[in-house]
Amino acid sequence: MANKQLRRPSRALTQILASNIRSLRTARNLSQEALADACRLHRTYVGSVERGERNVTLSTLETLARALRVTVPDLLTDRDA
Amino acid sequence: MANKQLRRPSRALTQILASNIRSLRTARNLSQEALADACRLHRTYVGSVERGERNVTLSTLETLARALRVTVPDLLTDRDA
DNA sequence: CGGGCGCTACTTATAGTCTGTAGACCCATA
DNA sequence: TATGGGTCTACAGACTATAAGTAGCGCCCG
Repeated sequence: MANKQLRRPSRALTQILASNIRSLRTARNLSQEALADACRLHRTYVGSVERGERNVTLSTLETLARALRVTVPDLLTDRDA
Repeated sequence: MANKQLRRPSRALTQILASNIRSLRTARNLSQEALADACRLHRTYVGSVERGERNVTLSTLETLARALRVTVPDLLTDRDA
């Protein structure tokens, strides 16, 4: 088992998260920086999450959900489907 | 404000995750080790997740959800409510 | 000019791996 | 009484891979 596989979430899932965050944020007229402050995260970090580049942890999901006033499952649910 | 707060998910959320995983796993007659193998995670690690001790990442949520044949939002949704 | 965002590079904190010990519980055979 | 073998789980460290978090540059656009 030399297989030290890199674990990444599927593109589908990160994209759902990314677009949900972005649409909820803009719907609340927040800049990335304002959202970052509300979460006590860094602006470049939320930017990268919105670009779907991150494998976030549960705690980050929770703080983002709280700042956007939705639940964690909401944040991960595709609204188109 | 030297407030370098430790980031942990809320107890409520980890408990929901923990009990969902445990009940789904036992409903499928899997041991922790069998579930871990199915996810390519370590047995001690899924044990600690089931005890609500972990701040899992999105990729881990996804592999667990896949192995248990539910969606990620399902895994994080309280079924009592 | 100034606000907002993409992106790179970087350090620090922690998610996740792995080995090992121990206890609870089940069945046997005696 | 046991005792031995099997399965399952909790827990303790120590290690490795990667998420969290920061600084700084460039671009766009009003």
